[in-house]
Amino acid sequence: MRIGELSRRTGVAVPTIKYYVREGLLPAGRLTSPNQADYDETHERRLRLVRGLIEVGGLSVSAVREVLAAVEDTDRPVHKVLGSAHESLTPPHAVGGAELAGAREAVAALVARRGWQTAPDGAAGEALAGALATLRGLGHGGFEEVLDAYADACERIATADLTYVGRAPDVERLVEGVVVGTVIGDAVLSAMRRLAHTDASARRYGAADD
Amino acid sequence: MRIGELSRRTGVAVPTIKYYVREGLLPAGRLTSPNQADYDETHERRLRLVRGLIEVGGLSVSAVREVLAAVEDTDRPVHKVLGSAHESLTPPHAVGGAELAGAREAVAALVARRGWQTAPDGAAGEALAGALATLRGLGHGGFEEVLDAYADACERIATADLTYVGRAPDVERLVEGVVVGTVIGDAVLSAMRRLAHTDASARRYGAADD
DNA sequence: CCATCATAGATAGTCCCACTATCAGATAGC
DNA sequence: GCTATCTGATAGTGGGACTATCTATGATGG
Repeated sequence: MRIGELSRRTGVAVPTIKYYVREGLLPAGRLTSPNQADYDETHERRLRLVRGLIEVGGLSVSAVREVLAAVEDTDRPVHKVLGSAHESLTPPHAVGGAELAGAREAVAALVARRGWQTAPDGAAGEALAGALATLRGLGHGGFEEVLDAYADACERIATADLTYVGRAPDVERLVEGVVVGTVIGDAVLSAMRRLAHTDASARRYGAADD
Repeated sequence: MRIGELSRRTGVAVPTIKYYVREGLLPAGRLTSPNQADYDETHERRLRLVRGLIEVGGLSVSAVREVLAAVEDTDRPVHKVLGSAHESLTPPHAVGGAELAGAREAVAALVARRGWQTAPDGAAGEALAGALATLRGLGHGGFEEVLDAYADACERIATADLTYVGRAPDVERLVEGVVVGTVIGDAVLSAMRRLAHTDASARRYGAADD
């Protein structure tokens, strides 16, 4: 198909598609003449993925580029690819402050307590420590008391995610599943948590009138 | 204290503080003379909250303004205040597409199935529907099979959140707890989910070497 | 009392990001 | 031939979050 149809099918403007090609988010079409290029379903699929990551996942263009780079090289061992895809999916949280050291300890303690086989000083652990440090700085350090309930929930979710993702027919789909599951899954989880909040709050504070 | 000390204590640059005052995120200091104003701990607390919402929560300045407006008027019934705080915390997801209708039905079915007392067409429900529609468009509609595992986890988390937040000494703290819990809690949950993923993935795909 | 410093308030500027517009030259398809 | 569409390139736009500069004024310390 030509770029116009690709645009029509995905709802992405033609100049935007060209922009994504320039930015390396999308491979260029196969040139059939100096001013005609052919795009196929892989382009369409990739373009939908890019839009999903940007719109629903809230990723920046450069973050998408990094993630896709990890998806790309399927030569490396699977868990390495997953790992780097995962790392680049975790936004860097440059949160400083006096509380950070204590928060890091809390993270390490949590990881040890749960017996998680993961490095507490990776991107995810740092992000968690940053969030906890912020909570402490806001006088909400007591929030950490419910951390184990969160951990229970996360174990449950991770198991469900793996179950879904494990059904992938090949490595490429597997990695794509991880990316989608992580990014869009975050959005799903966040939205659903709000629904559950509303429900729990309605039960507790009795909003029977509306 | 004067603006310089407020800046030193919070690590926020003086012009940025002024900018926040202009934008209505922070009340102005009490003028003691035409060119001197006095700031107290409430300013410091608010400023830390603003920074947390922006840095860790990833909220925009205008989103912070909306949220704070909801926090502000504590005259209204508690559950209304919580509701509007909550609504303004949910980013609008303008995801269109053919899949949206089906995704909305899936959300409604989920809400009915779980017996949640919440409107499936509120901001959170729409966000969830948008995410599900995106998944469908990416060929990951099968993800919806694990939705109930997510729902289990969310119920657990919501209960924990309510437990924490219910300890607030007054209405203002309660609402602030909801805001912080929702926004920073999202970051906590997202980071922790990644940790759990790494663990689950290590167990499954055996990354004993690193 | 005077030099130096910090401050309020106002306005303008900067930087980055994600697009979007406009062109020139070249087909595609009728 | 004629018109719609395309490639590839460059320049421009609009929004967001600060940041710099300036003036007039007052605080502070020797």
